[in-house]
Amino acid sequence: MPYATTDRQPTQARQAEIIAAVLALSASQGPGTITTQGIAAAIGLTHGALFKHFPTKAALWLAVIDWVDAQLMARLHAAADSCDHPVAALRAVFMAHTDFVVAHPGVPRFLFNELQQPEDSPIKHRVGDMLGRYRQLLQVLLKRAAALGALRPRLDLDAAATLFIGSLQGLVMQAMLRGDTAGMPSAATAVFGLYRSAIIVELTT
Amino acid sequence: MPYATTDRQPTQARQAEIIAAVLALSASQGPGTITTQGIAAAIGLTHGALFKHFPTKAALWLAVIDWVDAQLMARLHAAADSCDHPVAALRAVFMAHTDFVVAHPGVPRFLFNELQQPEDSPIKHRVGDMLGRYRQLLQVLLKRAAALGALRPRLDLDAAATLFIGSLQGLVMQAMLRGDTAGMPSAATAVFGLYRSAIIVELTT
DNA sequence: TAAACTGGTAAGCAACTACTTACTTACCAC
DNA sequence: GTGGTAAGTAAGTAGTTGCTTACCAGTTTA
Repeated sequence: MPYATTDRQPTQARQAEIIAAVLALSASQGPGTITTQGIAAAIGLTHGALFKHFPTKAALWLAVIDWVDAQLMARLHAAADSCDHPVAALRAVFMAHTDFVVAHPGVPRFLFNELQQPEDSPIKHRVGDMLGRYRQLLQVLLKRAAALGALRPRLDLDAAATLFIGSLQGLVMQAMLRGDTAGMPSAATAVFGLYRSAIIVELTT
Repeated sequence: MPYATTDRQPTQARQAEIIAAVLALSASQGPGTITTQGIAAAIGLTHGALFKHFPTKAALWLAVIDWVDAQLMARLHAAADSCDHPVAALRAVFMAHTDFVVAHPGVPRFLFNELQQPEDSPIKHRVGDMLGRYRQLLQVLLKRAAALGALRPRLDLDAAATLFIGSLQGLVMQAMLRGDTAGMPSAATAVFGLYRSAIIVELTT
């Protein structure tokens, strides 16, 4: 159901529409199989008109990454800032990430696809950059928790960040296999509970 | 090879060679960008000769999955059987998986690529099947550990399996970002240590 | 020894790809 | 109104894709 905006739209609005169409197509077909003609058809536009708004397909791909970067990181930082205790903040970030994937199922597919390219393309570099800033956010929260004495002594913070992102990936992969993201939030709650057990110091109750 | 080269091989040997070439190409370029012509060139064969051994590209892709399935699952089961204590067996499986990825870096790229396709292709089904058997193996080990009283009470075994596979995925993704799998085993050791903390019951030492 | 089979080559096909071109139309400042 | 420009169309380009065809040589089999 491509909403046919038969209207003539300013470039900025069209660019946003095109980016949204790419992510929508990423959810319903492999991102590697998306064609410029398919994108144009999805928004009821001519193939040639696409190139009035993006010079090349690569430029469009980069714009998609930029949109994801801005949106996702904003939500993660907002989640982190919404909790005083760093361990609660970690949980909030975990769930915010989950919610974002549920709302935009095409995003992880798109990112995975770009990470797979072994060449050092600018797109892959951009994705790696975003992941680096993600790890940085986690490190800050982990260090703050360690300062409170909430974490196990001699906890490997690098490994803790890897496990955090890896658990999310595991959840995403399960959702991709099942074909829908319906059960993701509840599964995420259980998995974060386990993650929490891995990093915090136990209180003998 | 302008001369009459007698590198004429029986189909079975060629099939194995072709499968190996696909996985090698998966490591050095995106699996989605692999072409039948590229495969033929990689093993010094004509494009048309490929189709003497596989009727279609899809059939070849399926054969690659079958090879991965047989190889990986055999190693995981061997690792699981090499340890008496189930928690030690889990560690052995974790490291065996890591070693397999280091030995065959194209494999995770290939599998991810197939999982991304949202259509219910037979290939995706095959991958999902393998992952199901993987989870089953983990469940057996986890239940055995629980029977020994080695695990936390009321541990969510489903979440524990998800976290196990997810941690491996996180390690793989990091290696894909860096472009090589050199540091994977040591990182895997650290991450499994964290995972172990998440599931076992603590001994107050 | 002839026939059949098997694994190989070289060339080509139809379909599809990203992108371009030549031209048309809506919009907006003056 | 009018003219410059931004956004749209329709048709085409060159290159690539998976796969096929026609032909050939060595080995096995009847």
